[in-house]
Amino acid sequence: MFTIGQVAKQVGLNIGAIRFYERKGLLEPAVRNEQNNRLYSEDVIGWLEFLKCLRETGMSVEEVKRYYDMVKTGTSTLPERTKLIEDQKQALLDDIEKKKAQLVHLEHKLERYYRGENY
Amino acid sequence: MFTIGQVAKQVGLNIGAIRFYERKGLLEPAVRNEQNNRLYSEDVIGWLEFLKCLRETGMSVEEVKRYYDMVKTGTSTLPERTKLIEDQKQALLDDIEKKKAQLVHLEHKLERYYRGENY
DNA sequence: TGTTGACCTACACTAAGTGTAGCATAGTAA
DNA sequence: TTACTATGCTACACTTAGTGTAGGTCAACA
Repeated sequence: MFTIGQVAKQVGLNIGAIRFYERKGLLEPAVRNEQNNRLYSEDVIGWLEFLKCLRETGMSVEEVKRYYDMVKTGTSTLPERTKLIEDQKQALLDDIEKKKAQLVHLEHKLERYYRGENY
Repeated sequence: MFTIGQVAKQVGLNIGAIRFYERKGLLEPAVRNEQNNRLYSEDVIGWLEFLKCLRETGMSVEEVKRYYDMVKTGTSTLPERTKLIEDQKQALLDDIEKKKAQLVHLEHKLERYYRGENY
């Protein structure tokens, strides 16, 4: 079992963010030790890593909670979960395309700057 | 000259966001007509489009303001502005790479779901 | 005449955390 | 033993980048 500090370091999340996710129901209330400190298993670390990935792909905390609730419900939600991840994948693909277009925009601006233009 | 509604529509920004940017100093206080309504020139629309691009590449409002202040200062700031845009370009490239990695992560998850696995 | 529609200001609210104050406790160092 | 440091706890304030709402003005149209 790991302390919240160890988990935060390993997953790359702020301690406060982990507590925040717990409050929001994206994480079961952690088991506590004698000193009331939260303790986490490997499983939770795995979930936190995926949760972090989902968040970074632009999924809202609320959507992640929906997903998490479905996971807890069991295999009956597999089709719906699959759909959710597929949609997120599409959103991510769209986002990547958009960023590439913005990259072109920045490069245009840089070319003008390299030619000494002021705008 | 265009009204705030026309500008918002053309640039793809919320009216409130435009007023917010003005308050934050990313836009000169707009010229007003008799009815105290804001009026914008083509120039402002051009700047708003680039500002929107910068924001979407992940530049903070504060950084955009720094950039805008430099533009107003004149050509003496060209090197610093170039640097700022170059850094932003690099940040964007990094972001795109990160998103691609997350895409792989989502695809792995989907493959498992397609095989009927629950996690 | 009245009722849209677009604009105005000021203020409240939101999301997703981050930071801080004030406290407890455990382990180490003198 | 005492003191200090590290890590954890809760509760609450603050931040960013807006969005939404209330209450008001004004011009144009039926």
